[in-house]
Amino acid sequence: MSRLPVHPTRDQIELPLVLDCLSDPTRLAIVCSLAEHEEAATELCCGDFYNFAGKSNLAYHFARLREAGLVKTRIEGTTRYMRLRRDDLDARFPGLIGAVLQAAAREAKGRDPVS
Amino acid sequence: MSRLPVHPTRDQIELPLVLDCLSDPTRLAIVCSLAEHEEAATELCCGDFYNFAGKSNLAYHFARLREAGLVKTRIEGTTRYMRLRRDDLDARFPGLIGAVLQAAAREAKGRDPVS
DNA sequence: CCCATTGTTCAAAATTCATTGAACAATTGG
DNA sequence: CCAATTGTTCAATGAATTTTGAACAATGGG
Repeated sequence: MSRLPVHPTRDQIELPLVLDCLSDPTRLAIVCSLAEHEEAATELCCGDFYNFAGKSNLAYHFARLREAGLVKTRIEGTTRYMRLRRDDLDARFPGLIGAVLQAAAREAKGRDPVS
Repeated sequence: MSRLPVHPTRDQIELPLVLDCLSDPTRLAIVCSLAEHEEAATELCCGDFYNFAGKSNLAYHFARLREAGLVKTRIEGTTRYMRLRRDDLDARFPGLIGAVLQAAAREAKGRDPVS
């Protein structure tokens, strides 16, 4: 693709941007998915989220996630693999991302009539 | 004043609203101040935040904080005392508000309306 | 009762955000 | 080289947020 994506360094990550990213349902869902697959060691690319939103809308959300420092993009060929920058986030804001993920899981559970 | 403010119950508090509230710098500063004065057992009213924003803008932000379940308003005479709903937040989203407050403290914004 | 204090409410303006489709760029495979 | 795949970028649109000032309401003191 055009230019390689720019990521903030660990100490350039700013709290309001992070929280703003997480306050959007689409982006929160993306982050949750990335967190789940982080353990499974499977990498996710943009195309894996086409059921979340349209293609160009996804690019917009991923750009915001990248610029906020939540997500790291690795380019391989024409696909871009995303991963949660959990270590950087934990170092900068200890416990924050974990608490958000846990809260999101709890809310999803409360809305799920099956579980 | 007109009508008494409406607050969501503990289990009506929703994560995206909470995060959206906290992602705004003005509201985050308000929440941080409330958290600090929570230990000091001093109550804060709207007027204590006049250096954060204009009067009617503050009313807007406080309304959002109330509706999101972050803040409880107690009316006494013509003044309204605000306090952080920390117990409810901790019960609903364990560790979340603490992590956010710690993260915000790290970003050192030192705007205390009282001290 | 009068009036200052404390905040809310309303409407308007300014700003920002999310979403869409079309065009574009880069890489891979045949 | 040609075509398909994968995403980005751009412009436009509509929606939601933030901000401001003026008017309003409720309380308490003199």
